[in-house]
Amino acid sequence: MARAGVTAERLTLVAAELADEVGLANVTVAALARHFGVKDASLYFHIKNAHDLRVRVALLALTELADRAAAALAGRAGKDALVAFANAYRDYAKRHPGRYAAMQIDLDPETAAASAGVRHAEMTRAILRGYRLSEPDQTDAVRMLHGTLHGFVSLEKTGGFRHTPRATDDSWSRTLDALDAVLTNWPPAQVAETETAR
Amino acid sequence: MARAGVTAERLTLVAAELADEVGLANVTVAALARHFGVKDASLYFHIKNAHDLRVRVALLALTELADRAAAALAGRAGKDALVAFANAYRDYAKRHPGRYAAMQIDLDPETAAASAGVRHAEMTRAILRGYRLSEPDQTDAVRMLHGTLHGFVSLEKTGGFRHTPRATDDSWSRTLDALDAVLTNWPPAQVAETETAR
DNA sequence: GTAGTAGCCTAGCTCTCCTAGGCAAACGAT
DNA sequence: ATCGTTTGCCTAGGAGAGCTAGGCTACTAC
Repeated sequence: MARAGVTAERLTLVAAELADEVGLANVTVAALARHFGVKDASLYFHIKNAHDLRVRVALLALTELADRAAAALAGRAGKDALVAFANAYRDYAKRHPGRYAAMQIDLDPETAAASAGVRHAEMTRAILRGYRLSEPDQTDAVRMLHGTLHGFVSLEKTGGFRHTPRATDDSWSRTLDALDAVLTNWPPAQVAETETAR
Repeated sequence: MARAGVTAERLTLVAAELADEVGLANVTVAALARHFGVKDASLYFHIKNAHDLRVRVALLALTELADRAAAALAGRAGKDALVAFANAYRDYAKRHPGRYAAMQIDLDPETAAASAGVRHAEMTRAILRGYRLSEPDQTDAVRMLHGTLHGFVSLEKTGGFRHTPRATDDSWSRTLDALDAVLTNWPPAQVAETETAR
């Protein structure tokens, strides 16, 4: 009875690969155990429960993406940085749909604060430094930027753009142009704040 | 043995309400059956399977949202229309998190084509008519707009903005200002198209 | 070498999804 | 009114997922 040598790290990595292949929803404790030639009950020695497993995948993905984004960002500024960051983001989501899906599960505040998610926020702010925005505009721009990237990639993945023939690559490129334009010329606050709700 | 009077419509509606209360993932066939005081097996007379149930919720949500957006859009144009549409979208997502989540599951092409999703696309295009964009810019703008709204709302819901104190309502308002600005002054195509990748 | 811990096991419970086959209530036609 | 026929619900049961309790064994530290 040789030991399989399962660790939480290996478990997480295989779970992430499995997620990319068959979808996050199909990453079950049982499937993972089969993959390691081990009984499912044995995995509970390494992970707390199925949700914990997914959270670990999410944290792995956040770190991986932060690393890639940081690499893409190195030595760039302005629109160049924006495009590099955005492409790293979209690229990762396309290459690793399961991990990207895991990134969307909401972590509890402490976990989120300790995650690589903060690096994402820092990098986004760093990009915006090239556009010379001061608070609170900067926060608003961070949120819009992050939202736009995520929204575009997310809709592209779920086939939301399928109905129109135009290549999504081109729309992506133009969306980045538009983001650059609006960040360069960030509009001043209109009328009253907090007056948006119907 | 009085009959419970279950129909696919009532089933879908209760499932949608349940989804808003306890999350889409917890909308199980068994829970739904309990809600109707009926055995779970009985529901398979009305729905094909659990996935079919979720799809029905998604279609319901798409229709409901399209109705609200259409009402909000009535008699408005330009930025006014943009803001009304966007607020209807965000409002619905906040009020009906479960239904909104259901809207994100990807439908197969035929189902999607027959859904109220096409009304969403039409309305988005209608809004853009006020900004006088011609193809293919219009398609790009539709995608960016849709992506930005979805992305912002989605990140807000999963707590992605939690770490910064600024009110999301204000960021939302400024994001709409920014969208209006960039649509008003849509930047011309930069350099070469399809040159975005890595 | 022996104690303790780490890693895996079996057994077994609950829950969900889903199929097969049965029975009774509602309804339409005679 | 009654006699099918359909419609709506039932029981029974299997497969698979999540998880717990408790036991055995291999490694590790001393």
